[in-house]
Amino acid sequence: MTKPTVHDIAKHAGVSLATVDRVLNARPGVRQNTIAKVQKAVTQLGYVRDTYAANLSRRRQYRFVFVLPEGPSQFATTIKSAVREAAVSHIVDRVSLTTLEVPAHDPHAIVRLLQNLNTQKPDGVAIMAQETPQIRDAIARLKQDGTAVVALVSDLPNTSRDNFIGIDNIAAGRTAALLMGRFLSSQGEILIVTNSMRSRDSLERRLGFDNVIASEFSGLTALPSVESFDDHRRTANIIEDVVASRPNLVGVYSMGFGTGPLLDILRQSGRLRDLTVLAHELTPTTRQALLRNEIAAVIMQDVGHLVRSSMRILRAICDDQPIFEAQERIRIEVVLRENMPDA
Amino acid sequence: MTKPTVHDIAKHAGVSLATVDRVLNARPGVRQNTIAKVQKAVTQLGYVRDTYAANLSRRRQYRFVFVLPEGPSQFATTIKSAVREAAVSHIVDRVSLTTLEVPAHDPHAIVRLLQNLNTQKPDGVAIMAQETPQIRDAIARLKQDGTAVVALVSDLPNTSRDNFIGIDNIAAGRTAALLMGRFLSSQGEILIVTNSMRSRDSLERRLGFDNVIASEFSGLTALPSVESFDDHRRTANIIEDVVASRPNLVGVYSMGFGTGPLLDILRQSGRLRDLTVLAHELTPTTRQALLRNEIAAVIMQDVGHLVRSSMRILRAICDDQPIFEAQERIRIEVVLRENMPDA
DNA sequence: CAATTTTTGAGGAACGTACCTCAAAAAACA
DNA sequence: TGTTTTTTGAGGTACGTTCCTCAAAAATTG
Repeated sequence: MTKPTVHDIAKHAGVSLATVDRVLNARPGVRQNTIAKVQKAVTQLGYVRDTYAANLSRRRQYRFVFVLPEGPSQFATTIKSAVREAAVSHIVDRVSLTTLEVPAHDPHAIVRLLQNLNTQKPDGVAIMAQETPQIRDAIARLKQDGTAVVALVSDLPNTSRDNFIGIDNIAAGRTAALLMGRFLSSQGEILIVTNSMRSRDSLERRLGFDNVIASEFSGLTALPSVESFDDHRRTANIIEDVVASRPNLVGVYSMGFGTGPLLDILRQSGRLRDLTVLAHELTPTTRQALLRNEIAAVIMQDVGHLVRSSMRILRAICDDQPIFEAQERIRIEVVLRENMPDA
Repeated sequence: MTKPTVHDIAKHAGVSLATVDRVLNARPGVRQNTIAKVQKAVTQLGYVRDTYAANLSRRRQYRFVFVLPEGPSQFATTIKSAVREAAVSHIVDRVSLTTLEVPAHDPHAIVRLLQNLNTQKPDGVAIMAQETPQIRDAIARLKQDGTAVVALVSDLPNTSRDNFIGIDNIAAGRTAALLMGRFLSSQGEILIVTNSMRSRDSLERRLGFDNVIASEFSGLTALPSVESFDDHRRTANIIEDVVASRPNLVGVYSMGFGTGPLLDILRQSGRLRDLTVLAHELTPTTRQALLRNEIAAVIMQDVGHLVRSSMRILRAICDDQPIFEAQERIRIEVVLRENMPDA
């Protein structure tokens, strides 16, 4: 009734421990026939390798690197601190974590950095970046060197990344639209703001949002996206214009970073109280705004979960073990003032 | 730079391995002085015990028992299957799980069962039950025998349970009210249905709900709770009465189990489409209803997380190790048609 | 001071796995 | 057939910890 060990399968298969070991670790010099015998014993006894004992024996250390956008974005900061937290508390066993920050909009810098990474051969890399041809190449090279690669937050679907860890942004946009539509019984226009529509996340969110608004809330009109490009002054002007010229504005959807400045502008316009505002990601700013009823809801992904998931998935890829999907699925969370997780 | 081991602290403290071991495992026969020396070395080197190696050495096996209400409740069924799933996939290491089902409303049966448990001395028990004096006693006895005890889903605050794993139900009620208020711009009455107000969860949810409705949505009136007591016929009559006699009914809040029958009744009354319905827990029924736009939103807790958390927390208690709160906090999740996790 | 008790050290075996070496057995070749 | 090559077995050491024994050293007692 106790869990079978390598000794048990050796006995059961009628071979020596050394042979079992050779088969289990795919070492050469074993006849097909014997391999089959061992594998049969493994399945018959339901043997599962004790990875902790194995890692103990081979002194395994997983070296993982998180590549994150540098700069003052509150969301990225949250991720960085989650990585730090994961690094000190040893929730995930035998991993050493490094964080590297790269200029968000300089694909060459990212590539250079990934090249450097290549030389130190980490076991796994989690990358949060926009997809460009250069990045595709760099990831391909990492993979060739046997490094596990996962895309974080933003998927890199046309690369050889092993996995994507984040939410379905089309569904997130649809969720925002559904909330917006249900909160606003009246007719009117919706302002949509993001940092840049060149980012895949914003595109997908917009897609999902429009889809639901168009098909279910005919009274509402989603205005063209306003892109801030991190330029507050310029953005302020545009938004002030929109607010002034559109008396029928009833909602605002902030799809990307920069909800703080946006709220400032709206506050100054004096219209904030009459608008239903939805934003992404729970940050100190959006948290405050929720508490003040300035934002109706925030759509978020649990950043701690994101990071822990990355680590577990990277490790699973390294050991090529199965991923426990149910545990790793990142949820699209809807946060209202009353179900806000504490900081 | 590599992680210190017992050997390192032995060397650093100038004592033998045996002494270090005695100190670390609180075995007797060591002078205060030497204990201090070892502890100093531990903190200086930042030693953390490798629990996997330790468990390997002492062949530790954690035997945990889940005590769950028997019967056809969809929510309890979901938990049971989550436990089963956790038991087969060895996400949490070295634990063997057993599930015991007890009649939900027979405190004596639960107590008898817990007594029996006592004799086999499991390492930890997770209990989902209502608090009664008998249960208080039974839990006290378990604790006395050194068993770790956590309350699942429903807290047992006046017992000696080590921990509660579930959501804050007052906050859940408040969240429901906030959603209801925002979805309903009109005035009207809200029907509130639950299985039994004797359950602490329902009481707390109602409390939170009323609180927010009263203070923020003066146009809305929450009607007295209708208790179904698992008696569909009787409940159908009451609800039909309410629906017929209250033309101003605009919303329904299903606080506990039995959303399926409730929806049937409302469907038959022909009023379902005009009502904003909120319910708890994502089950096949509520999932269907969300897809059909019959339910506006579901408030849920991630059952898989609940179970995995229980296991991790029970283990942490057994080893008296710290609990990583950020990972274990159960979220109050708001699920709309568009952000529904797949089954 | 010796006798007793307490504390400490040295060493080994074990947990389940990995990985190494060397020799023996079996299979394939000539 | 003998020779070469491939496959297998036996045994050991290690990982970091626990837990055991036995003897030696130190502290405490009379």
